[in-house]
Amino acid sequence: MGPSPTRRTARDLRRANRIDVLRQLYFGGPTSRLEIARRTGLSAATVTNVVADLIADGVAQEAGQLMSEGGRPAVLVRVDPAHRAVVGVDVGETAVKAEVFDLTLNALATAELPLGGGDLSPGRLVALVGRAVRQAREQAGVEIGEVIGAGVGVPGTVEMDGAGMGGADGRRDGFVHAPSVGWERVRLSGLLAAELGMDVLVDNGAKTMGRAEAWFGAGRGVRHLVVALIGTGVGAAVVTDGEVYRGAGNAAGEWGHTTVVIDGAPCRCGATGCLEAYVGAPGILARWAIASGRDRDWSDERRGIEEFAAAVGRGEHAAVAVMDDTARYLGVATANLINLFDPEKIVIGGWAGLVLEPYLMGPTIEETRRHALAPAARRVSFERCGLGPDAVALGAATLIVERFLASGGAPSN
Amino acid sequence: MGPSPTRRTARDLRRANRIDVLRQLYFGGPTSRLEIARRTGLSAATVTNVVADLIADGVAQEAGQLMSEGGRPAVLVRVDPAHRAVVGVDVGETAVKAEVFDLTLNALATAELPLGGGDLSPGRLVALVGRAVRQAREQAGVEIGEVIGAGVGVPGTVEMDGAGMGGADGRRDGFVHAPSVGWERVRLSGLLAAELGMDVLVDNGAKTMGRAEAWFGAGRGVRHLVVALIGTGVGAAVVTDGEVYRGAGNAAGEWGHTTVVIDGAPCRCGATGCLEAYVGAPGILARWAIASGRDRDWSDERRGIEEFAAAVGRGEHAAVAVMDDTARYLGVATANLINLFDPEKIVIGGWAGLVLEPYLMGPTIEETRRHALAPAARRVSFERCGLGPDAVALGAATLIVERFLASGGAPSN
DNA sequence: CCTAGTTAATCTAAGGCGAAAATTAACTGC
DNA sequence: GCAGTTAATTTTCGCCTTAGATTAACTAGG
Repeated sequence: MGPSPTRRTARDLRRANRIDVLRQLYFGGPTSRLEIARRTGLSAATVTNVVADLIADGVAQEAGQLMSEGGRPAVLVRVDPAHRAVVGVDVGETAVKAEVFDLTLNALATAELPLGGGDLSPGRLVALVGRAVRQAREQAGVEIGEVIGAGVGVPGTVEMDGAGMGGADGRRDGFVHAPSVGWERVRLSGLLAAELGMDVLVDNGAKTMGRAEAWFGAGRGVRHLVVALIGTGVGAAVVTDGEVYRGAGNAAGEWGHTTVVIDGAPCRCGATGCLEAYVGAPGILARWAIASGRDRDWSDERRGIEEFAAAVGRGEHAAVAVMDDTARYLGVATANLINLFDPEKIVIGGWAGLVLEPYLMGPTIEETRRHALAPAARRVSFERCGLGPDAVALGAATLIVERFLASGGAPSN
Repeated sequence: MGPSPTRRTARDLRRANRIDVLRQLYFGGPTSRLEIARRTGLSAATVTNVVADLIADGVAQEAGQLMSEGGRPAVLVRVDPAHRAVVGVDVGETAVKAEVFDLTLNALATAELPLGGGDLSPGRLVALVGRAVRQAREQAGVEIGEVIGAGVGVPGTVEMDGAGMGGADGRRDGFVHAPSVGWERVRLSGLLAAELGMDVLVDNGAKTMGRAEAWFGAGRGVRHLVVALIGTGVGAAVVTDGEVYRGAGNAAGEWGHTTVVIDGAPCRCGATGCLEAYVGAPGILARWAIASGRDRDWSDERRGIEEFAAAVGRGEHAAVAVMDDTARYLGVATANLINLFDPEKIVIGGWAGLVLEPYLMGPTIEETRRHALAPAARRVSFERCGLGPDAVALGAATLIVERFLASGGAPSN
């Protein structure tokens, strides 16, 4: 409610308009100057000036012309993809993947390194990420100086103290908690920045995936959406006005640990009755084991879920019953999301979610509509996630690009 | 992700600074010009100019001096409370309350009219609100021309189509749904604007109450909070960055209809197992009736809840057991709120919530901490609502004031 | 009483910015 | 080859903020 911290002097006005123009170029693709003027509401003269600055700084470039419609043909302007590069890192449960992108987030090169067994100390992870990023960078032929920064998606929660957390101003940074590997308040971004020699922004992997969907996937052009991710764990990224909802300390959206059954099954988080305990991959497999009376060994969860999906496809009673229950739990939990967040769209993703989606989507939607209030339920649509389960690195890279855009293309460089 | 629609030309810069200064004056109370400069980051010269404008327009006024600390004494500037008046209306389940406030939202006069029985057509309600507002206005001695507008809080849901819904730009308007009285898509704001002869903004009563708490109650200075309201119905207002979270169509925050028990008790919304069915006043009384084996007549819910509270106070077994269960349901549902929204603070309100709070707060918090994830649960604090159950009209009035502030004090008038 | 010191507020350039209007550029179509 | 049209740039102009100087209003100490 206090005064907004942006835009005071006339110089900031210029910067704000530069940001508007740059955003339009980035998300609107190649555009003529006059079209930019129409879309941003700025005058053609201002757009000319701002675009000239952007081109002089190397951020934008002219790219072809539009056919004339009876007058001077429009010259298209776009962001120069080769101006700078961006790194995205996906720290998964079993491997680290580093990806180098151009400025428009086309992938240039990828490197994946297994985590291996044993203790995962921050130091070992940092070294591993460093190796992966270096490999990818060399493969892409990108010098370190060309890289704006690296976004990193991690499986743990990334806590940020509310103060300097805001989105666009870029001071996003926090502590990583990952109880499964014994991490507590690890300042990963600092360690990685030193190792990589570039700016680093760290966020939760589910949230970066949500960002990727919002920018390039099923969420394009949608202001309010929820990306529901079902894998080993269960999570959600709530996107509001194009930004991931973070709450006071970036712990919002922990959908997997909302309670669906009071005094229900124990969850690895320590509580009972969490959604994750029922519809996370281990939860589904455990219920299938009980229902089918067979105690199989699922050391490989992914194969387990695929077998389960196949069993459902064959119409095996036990598997179908387990799937029905899964849809009911998911439907109730999804209805809660709708009642609380009122999104326009729900995107289903996560590796298990994608495997099971053909059998899961329909019944889940039905159950959802039974539990969500009418106006919101009527409005919402469901969609399969558009980018596949590998979008964590891409989403992490968007963190860097967003900061780049919010700075107006780092005019100070 | 598109370009922001505000601030283009140098003239808008002035308006933006005017808004900043006005906001500082409104929320920061009487302030010297130099202090305003420090807090807004503007130069002293600009503040002098802007404040001169505000005083010339009658929005602000000088109000006393600060003792000198060795130099020229600082002259305090504040918003002139008498510059304009604001109306707030609380359309309740049994009565309509109209309240006239000065610009700083001190109450000047109140008028309450019972709804009476029988059919509540939009026309009858509009006429009733008109009478109440006129009464309050006359009692306060306020001419219609002095009133900026009227904010109205209604018990139903107020649907807004995402498009022109944004907060600060003021075009907030929507359709009222109130199934209990047979209303569907009623454009109440238009009808009321015609009846009252002033601008009208309508919103859900729980949401306006949340606004009141955020501005003047337990949520002052807190960026992320949830106001949980327990009365006949159960609802929540989620406040993020000082603004009520609305989602795509203003249907967010329907906490009362999140499912806490799968295949649970039927709710008046048509679904089953809703939180409201358990911890709304009728739900509590129904459970008490079953537990105590006595089927009493609770035509007056409020008396019923008071009797129930007394029974708990006396330690009656059945009542205590029902209260324990209530706390468990509430705790689970509150933990879900925390996991999804990660607020700094949870404010408990609503008439039933306030009556039961002495017995309810402790156990609910305990149960909440059992179910919420550690980082968020550690951060959150609980508080009893600070304004009492009558804050709906006040919160509705803040809708109008917010628009006034966002316009920079309507300089075009 | 008077003067130096201090803080508040205002006044006075000076420079930057964007909008509107005029101008130039680059086409099409007859 | 000339009118018509659309795109982009240049020119002119008014507005805004800031920095710095100035004025205002006080305190404190001799």
